[in-house]
Amino acid sequence: MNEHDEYPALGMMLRRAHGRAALAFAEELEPLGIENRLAGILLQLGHYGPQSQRQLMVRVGADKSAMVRSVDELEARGLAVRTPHPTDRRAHAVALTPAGEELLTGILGAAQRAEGRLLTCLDPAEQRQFGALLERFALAETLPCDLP
Amino acid sequence: MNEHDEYPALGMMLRRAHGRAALAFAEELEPLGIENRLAGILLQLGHYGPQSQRQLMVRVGADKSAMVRSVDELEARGLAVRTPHPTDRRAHAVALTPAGEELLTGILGAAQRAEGRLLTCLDPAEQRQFGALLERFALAETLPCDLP
DNA sequence: TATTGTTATACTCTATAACTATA
DNA sequence: TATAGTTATAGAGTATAACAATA
Repeated sequence: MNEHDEYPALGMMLRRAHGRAALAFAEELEPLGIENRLAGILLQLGHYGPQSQRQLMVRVGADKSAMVRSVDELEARGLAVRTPHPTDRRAHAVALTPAGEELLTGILGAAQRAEGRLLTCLDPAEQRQFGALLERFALAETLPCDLP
Repeated sequence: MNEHDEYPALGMMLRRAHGRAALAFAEELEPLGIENRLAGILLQLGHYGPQSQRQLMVRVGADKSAMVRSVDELEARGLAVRTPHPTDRRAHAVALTPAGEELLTGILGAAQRAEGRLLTCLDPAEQRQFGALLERFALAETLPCDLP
């Protein structure tokens, strides 16, 4: 047993890091009655505006059928609507409803609180470094699509 | 909308980063016929030696019943065995078999190749920074147990 | 022919609770 | 009383393929 040797740990650390973050977000979102998965979609809609399910799917990293169910749920809760896509009649433009916009402000606050809690283990300079390196790492494979 | 503003992205980036890493590891492990979940346990057994299912569970971040099933699978494949725990008759000491030891060397190689591929987007100094910050972030909540 | 979205299905993971045997 | 492990079960998430409408 090599108690103090290095060993491959990148995958495990990412797994733990993601689990820790998912838990913190879920805790902050819980009073709002919304789950991480749907909140992530609302954040994308708020940031990039109305967009097709395919765009949402790529940005969020889900697959087609999962996105169908998620948008179904958002519609059922009155948080988003499928409107006709302006240029492609196959596609929908998913858009926030007023209720969705309102909830989004709460989600933004919850997300910032969660990030704040998660990052207290790093000082401000380290937080910026970590965020920058993580983003480059996460997006290293170029997105399979023409998205910003 | 706010195309170039910052928005809460830590959770999504961790999700994508983990997904990207899990895929790379799975690809490297595929020729060995072993999945990420079981390979992670074998790595722990190789690094820390025989240990109880509870210790494995905490280190890997799974729960009790999931660990039972994973150890069942490792035993069924002849890669690990449950032996009597030296000091606690309730517990098992899970240990690698010779076949498990042999597979482990392959897993170590596969894991290093996966890490190498994943980290090419960062230069060597950044790789060290990222690894160090990620480890602090991932382990920020103190482990619920007396583990190294 | 390829793409967007939908539906159905199955599989994996996770979470939970009840149970045993030991501590 | 609490802990290590087991079992069973239900739920969430994910992956897959077949299909319709449109490009």
